[in-house]
Amino acid sequence: MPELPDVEIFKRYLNATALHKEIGGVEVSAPELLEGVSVQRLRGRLVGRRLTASRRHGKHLFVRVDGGEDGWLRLHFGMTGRLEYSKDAGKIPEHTRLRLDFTNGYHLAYDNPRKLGEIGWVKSVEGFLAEKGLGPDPLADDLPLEAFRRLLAGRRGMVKTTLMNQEVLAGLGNVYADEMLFQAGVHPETKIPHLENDAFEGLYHALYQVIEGAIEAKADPANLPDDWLLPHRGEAGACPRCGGMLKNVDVGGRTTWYCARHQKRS
DNA sequence: CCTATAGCCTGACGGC
DNA sequence: TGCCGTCAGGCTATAG
Repeated sequence: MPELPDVEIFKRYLNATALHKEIGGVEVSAPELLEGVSVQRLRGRLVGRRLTASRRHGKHLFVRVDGGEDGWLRLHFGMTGRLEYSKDAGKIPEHTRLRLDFTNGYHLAYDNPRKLGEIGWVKSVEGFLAEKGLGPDPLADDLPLEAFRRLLAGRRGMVKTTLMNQEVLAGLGNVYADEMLFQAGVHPETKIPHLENDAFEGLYHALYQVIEGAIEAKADPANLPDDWLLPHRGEAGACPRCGGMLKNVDVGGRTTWYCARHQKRS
């Protein structure tokens, strides 16, 4: 699930619930998700400390931990990760892989049934981004149209694959890449060099339309406008904009939905 | 640089 | 009901 808008919602949720509370205990029930940090070290960094701030870059959430050796807890949600803050022990999700127990009796659970995700510890967010070679984040970074154009310029691959490449642009996943292409009227298999000049502008506007709209809808598909593609994905029904038949095709190994009538290959 | 493929994990769903 | 294949909003390693 979690792409940029989803992780942004997780971030706001965490900010509204779990900040500035003392951590009394840490439970790691899936140590295989730890990346570059041991259970002991993670516990040592967290217990007795507080979460004080958060940052998001692409699909990564960084949570600031102050006191002792300062650093950031890094969470990546894979396909099925999410956060849950609760007091009632019965509300702790079944597949919680990391749990912070606050001294106020509440718990912050990192739930992730499929275990495709990562829990890490970084001293510097910038250092991590550089090490991973992540591209700019359309919200966290300043990304004017010309900069967006430069990101794609010189690439030869398919537009959808390129937009999902986290080293080009951080944050888009399968669903919102489809949505963006749908709204821009661009066929997902269009090669970057074949894009018309004004297509870059259309993609740029669609990018912000989609991520801002999705965040406004709390990244909940049920809240999205009916004229978006997302509520119709998988139905193989009619395009809500032009009435064309929705089709699906495999692009870069991912199921891709698009409208065959108004997203013409060029 | 680009593409295709397989693999990592687990749960939900549909067909038989 | 049970079994089995397929699929899933992510990412990496590998080979060509």
